[in-house]
Amino acid sequence: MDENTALVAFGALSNATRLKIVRLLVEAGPDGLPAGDVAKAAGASPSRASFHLAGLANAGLVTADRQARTIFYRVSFEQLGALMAFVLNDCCKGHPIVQACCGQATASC
Amino acid sequence: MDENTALVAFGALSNATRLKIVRLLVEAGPDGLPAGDVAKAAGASPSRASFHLAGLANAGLVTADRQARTIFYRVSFEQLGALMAFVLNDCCKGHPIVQACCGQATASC
DNA sequence: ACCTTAATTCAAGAATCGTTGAAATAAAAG
DNA sequence: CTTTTATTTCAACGATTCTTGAATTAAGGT
Repeated sequence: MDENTALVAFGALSNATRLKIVRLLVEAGPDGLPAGDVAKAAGASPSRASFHLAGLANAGLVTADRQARTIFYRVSFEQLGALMAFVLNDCCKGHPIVQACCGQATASC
Repeated sequence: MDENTALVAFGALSNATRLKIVRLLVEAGPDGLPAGDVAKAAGASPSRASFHLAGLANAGLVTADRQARTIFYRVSFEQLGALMAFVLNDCCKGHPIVQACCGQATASC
């Protein structure tokens, strides 16, 4: 992941509505969720949800595909993983403290 | 790490100058760098560097301590690690693809 | 064709963020 | 106590982002 992509991704994750959407899509699993369901579950108007989904898609953190009239959004674990790798390896030079936090959930983080 | 802290941290990392500062401080090692050196190395005016350092400090991503007239800034690997853990465990529920990206630098991320 | 549902786009205004340069604080030295 | 150095704070302005509601595109059913 290049730096500019990381900057856009960080920006995308820095908003409460968008972070909530990411979590919803993580919960939703591999089939994803229709935009309308995302809006409802996030407590946002359709246009607001669409705006934020577009931001996440622009950052590569979610993908969209249309099935008939409904557009399904899915989270991109690959891109989230790439962002993690960017922080760990590019930013932190693989620093052991940061590395340790990514091990088991039992780590002291 | 709670959600709000994570939001602030993501916002802090979403700016090119601030990300550059984080990298400088990672390079600088445990002694950190004086604010003036950060400004010079980042190619920013003192007030601009101070503004961005304050943003990073507010997010807990850097710490400051004064030694005589100069203020040394250090990166907080703990907070960066906590942010990684937040993404991995809170947001992604420990999803294996994300987990894999945090392993060795040889991972396919 | 017409209607309905799903979602996006647009425009306007509000809110937040970033930059600049000048002024203020902090600490030490002469 | 004045000066110098290090850094922050402040105010103004420009730029970006967010929200809202109305209009628009997209797709399918009647």
